[in-house]
Amino acid sequence: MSPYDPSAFPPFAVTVDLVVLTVRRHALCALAVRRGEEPFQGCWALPGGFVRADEDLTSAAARELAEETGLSAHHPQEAVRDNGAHLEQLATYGDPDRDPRMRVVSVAHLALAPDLPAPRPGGDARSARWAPVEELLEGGPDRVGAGGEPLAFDHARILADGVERARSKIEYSSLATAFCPAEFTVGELRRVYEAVWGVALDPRNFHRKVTGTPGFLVPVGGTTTRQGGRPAQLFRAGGATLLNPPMLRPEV
Amino acid sequence: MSPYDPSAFPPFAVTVDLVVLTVRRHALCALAVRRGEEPFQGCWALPGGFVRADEDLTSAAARELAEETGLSAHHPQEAVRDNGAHLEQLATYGDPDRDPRMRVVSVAHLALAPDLPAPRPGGDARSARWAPVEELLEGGPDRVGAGGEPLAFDHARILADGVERARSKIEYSSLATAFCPAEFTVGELRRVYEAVWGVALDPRNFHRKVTGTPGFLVPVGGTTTRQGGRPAQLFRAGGATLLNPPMLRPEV
DNA sequence: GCAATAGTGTCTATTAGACAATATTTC
DNA sequence: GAAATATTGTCTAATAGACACTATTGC
Repeated sequence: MSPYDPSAFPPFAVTVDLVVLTVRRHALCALAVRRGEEPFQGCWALPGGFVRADEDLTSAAARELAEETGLSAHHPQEAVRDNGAHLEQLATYGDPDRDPRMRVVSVAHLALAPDLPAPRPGGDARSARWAPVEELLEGGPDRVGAGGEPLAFDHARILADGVERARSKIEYSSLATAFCPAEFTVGELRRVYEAVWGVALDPRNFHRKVTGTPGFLVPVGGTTTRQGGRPAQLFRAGGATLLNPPMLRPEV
Repeated sequence: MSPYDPSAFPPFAVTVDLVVLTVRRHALCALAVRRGEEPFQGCWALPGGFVRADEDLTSAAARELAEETGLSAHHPQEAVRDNGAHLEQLATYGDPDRDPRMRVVSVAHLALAPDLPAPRPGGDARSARWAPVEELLEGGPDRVGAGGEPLAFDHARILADGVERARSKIEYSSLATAFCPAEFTVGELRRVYEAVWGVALDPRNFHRKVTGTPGFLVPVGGTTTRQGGRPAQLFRAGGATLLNPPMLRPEV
């Protein structure tokens, strides 16, 4: 076979699957939908669907994200920061037997969103929920866990890859702000880091670090809000996308 | 359309394209092949080909790599370090019009290899060459440059993404050793960093840094070799894949 | 000898992390 | 006042980067 003969190629289906992460009640949570059909009927899975014939991959991912959450997505290049989520390509999964019905290649995407109202079911009436990632991943892809059944297909692995991407990327980028509302305090940002990494951080050193990193945070007028104690200044995300120096995840 | 109806999906072709990087004569080079057919007949392109019906994506990339270079690939997990190259998935490119003939989704992979003998043409007699990446990327994807024509399809963008991945990944991983033969000196490793980053590094600080990072380098017996001056110790890559602390790319 | 590369030591400015102390709110 | 959070300041050990110096080869 000539390597680019367009008339002789195996047929593939191409889908996008979404790892949508948010921080709720001090825990890193992912969006899961219940499958209405075989295979894996009744199991929880990542949201996703087929890429349409004239749609690019990012658009397909953004469309699925909007269908599941109502969020509009924006690419990292754009400085937009409305109620949109961060969206980036994660990785592609294409083992021949990952879907029992046919050859499906899935281009997984990672979305980071601020805490949202209750998820709304997709148009096809599947139910959806936010679940802590440890609950969805309990014991690895092949465990018989206490928290329910494993995710459908290879979605546990995809979710694990997405979580690891988020954990490492907030070290050297300003991506943690994607988990916050448009205006937020240093303490709220710190609680994001603590939830995503699962560690406790020193509030004083954290404050000095983030406010001292140029381009990370921009003070929003003179302002305060409450969370319990003394009012805190409000910030929004600055223009910097790469943090230098990076935030360091504490040793294990 | 039900989101997982296997009987109604648009047909896609899935390919793998390869960014194969090496360091030759103190320059970061990529493998390019000349296309024998339309479209882009006679243009240079990245090596690649269709994924077969029962082949997973990594296997397809490893097969293409072997066909083009004779290298066997190993996954990062495996500790193998024969004459194999490092191989990892890079990203997936699927714009509807990236191939004028049909809908093609390409799962690009990044391979890092030590300096090799002259590239051998693939079985279909295409010619192949190592070219400095600046030459292949001159002026961006849409330049009319001095060094020839742009790469076919969206391969300039794929190559640029692969180069950036390599440049950033050698900061915090031991991946730079994938550009070296099985046994190498600190000076050879430093010249790899200098070529990939395009900067000059202080040999004394570099030596202290790499030999002081646990798990990065393992001295191979008592040995030396020559490169010009005083003989140097030989090392092989240690088990560590993540470097802590990282190598820091000098400021711009 | 000279040129070249390898390797070690030293100094300084910066920084991460520990933690004291103060400020401003709610109860 | 007590409790909670925010914010600033101080101290110390570790580190990056600059650079002097010595070692060992080929010519």
